Amino acid sequence: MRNVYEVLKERGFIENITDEEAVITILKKPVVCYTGFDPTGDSLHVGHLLPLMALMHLEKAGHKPIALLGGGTAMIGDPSGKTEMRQMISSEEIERNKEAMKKIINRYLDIEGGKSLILDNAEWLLPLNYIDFLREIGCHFSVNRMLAAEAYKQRLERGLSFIEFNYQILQAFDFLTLYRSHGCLLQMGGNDQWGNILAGEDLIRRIEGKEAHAFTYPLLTTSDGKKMGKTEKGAVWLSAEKLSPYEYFQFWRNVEDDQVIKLLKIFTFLPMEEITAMEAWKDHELNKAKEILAFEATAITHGKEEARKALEATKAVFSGAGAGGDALPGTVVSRQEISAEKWDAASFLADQGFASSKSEAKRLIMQGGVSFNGEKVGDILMPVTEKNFDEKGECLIKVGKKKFYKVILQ
RNA sequence: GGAGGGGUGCCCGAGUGGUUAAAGGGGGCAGACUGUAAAUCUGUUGCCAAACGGCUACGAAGGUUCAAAUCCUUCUCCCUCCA
Repeated sequence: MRNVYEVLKERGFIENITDEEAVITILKKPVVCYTGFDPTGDSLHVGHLLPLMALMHLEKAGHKPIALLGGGTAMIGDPSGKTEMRQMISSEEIERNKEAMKKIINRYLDIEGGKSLILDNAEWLLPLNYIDFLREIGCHFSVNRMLAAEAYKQRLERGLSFIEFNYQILQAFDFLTLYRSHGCLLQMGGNDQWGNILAGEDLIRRIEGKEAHAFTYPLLTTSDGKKMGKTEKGAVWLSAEKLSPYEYFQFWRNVEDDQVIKLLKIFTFLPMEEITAMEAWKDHELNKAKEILAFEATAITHGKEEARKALEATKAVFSGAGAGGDALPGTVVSRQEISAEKWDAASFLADQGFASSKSEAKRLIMQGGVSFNGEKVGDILMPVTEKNFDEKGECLIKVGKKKFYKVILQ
C-alpha cells in the first residue's frame, strides 16, 4: 500500500514540512497525529474542510487522527496572520461552539468506532498553574525568536497584546501534552500555523529529547488571492442547518475554472487517474468537472442522497425544466394569504427572505433580475396571486442569474 | 505617565458649518455577452415609500447654531514619538 504521505502530497495537501523523509518513515507504521480546531465559531465551514479531508485520508490509512478542540486556546485567540485582535469569547459560547463542532466532525471521522479521537485542550490548559507553567514550559521560549517570526510581523506594527502573545506557547504545550499522553508524533495545520507548530516540535525536542514532526496545508485562495469559501451569504458552512445541501452544492458548482482540478484532488476521494483525465477538459466541458466536484463534495459532507437531490434540482432548474425535487431552498405560504393578495412582488421577495430588504427587492425587479415560473416580473407592485403558481401549487423564483427558490402553496 | 495624530458607508479613502445619503476607487448586486466560466461593457449599491418625499447615518454621549461628518465638552478606542 502506498504511503499516505505520498497520497496527500500528490493531491496537493502539503505546503510545508519539517522533514519529508522522516515523515514518510514514521507513517509506515500507525501514527497518532493531530490538527487543532479552535471553537471560535458555532459551526465549521469549508476553511476547516481541508484539514478534515486530510484527517480522513490518515484515518483510512490506518493512522489515528486526533481532532483537537481548542476549548482552552479559544479563550486566548491566535494572533497568527491576523491584523486585529480577536474579540474575547465567553466560556459559555466556547462550550456551545464545541458541541456544535463535535457533531460535525463526527460526520467526517469515525469517532464512535474509535478510529479517530476528539480531544479538548481545555482539559489540560484550564487547570494550569501560572508559575509552574512558566518554570516548566515558559523558560524554553525565546522572546527574541518569537518576535522575529513572520506571523507576528503585522501585529508588531499594529499592536499585540500579551494574552495573544501566549497563544503559541499554549499550542506548543498541546503538542507536548499529546505526545506525552498519546504518543502523538505529527501535527498538521494551516500554513498560518507553521510558527506555532514548529514551536511545539521544538518543545518536544527540548524537554523530551524526541523528534516530532509536522506539515502544513496550503491556504486555499481564489485566483485573485482572496480566501476561498465565502459566498454572498457569508461563510460556506458544513452544517445543513446553516447552509442547505443544495446551496453547498452550488458553491462547488461555481468555483473558478482554473481551480477545479486542484479542488477535485483535495475535496473528493476520486482516484487520481480520473482527475488527471479531466485536466484535458476545457471550455464548457469544465462544467461537467464542476458538477462532479459539486456532487462528490456534497456527498462527503451531506451524504449521497442529499448530493443526488441537489444535482437533480440543479439540472432541473438550470435547464429550465422547473423546480424539480425538494432540494431547493424555499418557503411555504398559505392559500389564504395568496387569495387575500397580501403581497406585491417586491414585498413578497423581501418577506420570504429572497431579498435582504424591500428596497433591494425593488431594485432587483426593476433591473429585470427576477422571474416567477420562468416569467419575468416587470412590476414591483404586481400582486402575487394563485396565477403565479403552477398546477402543483409551486412557484419557482429566480433571482439574478443563478439563485433559485421554490415557494409552495399550502 | 507626557506630547502629537487619528476613528467616515462592506473595505480603502475624500470631505472641515448649509447645494453631502456623503467624491473617487475596490468589492457586491443586476443586465448584455457566455459555459451557472473568465474578460468586457452598462446600470446599480442605507432604510421606508409606486412616486413626491420622509427617516436613520460619519467612534459614543452631550452642547453651540436657523443649520453640524464638519465647531465645543466629556468619554472611548487606535497609531506615532518620549518615559
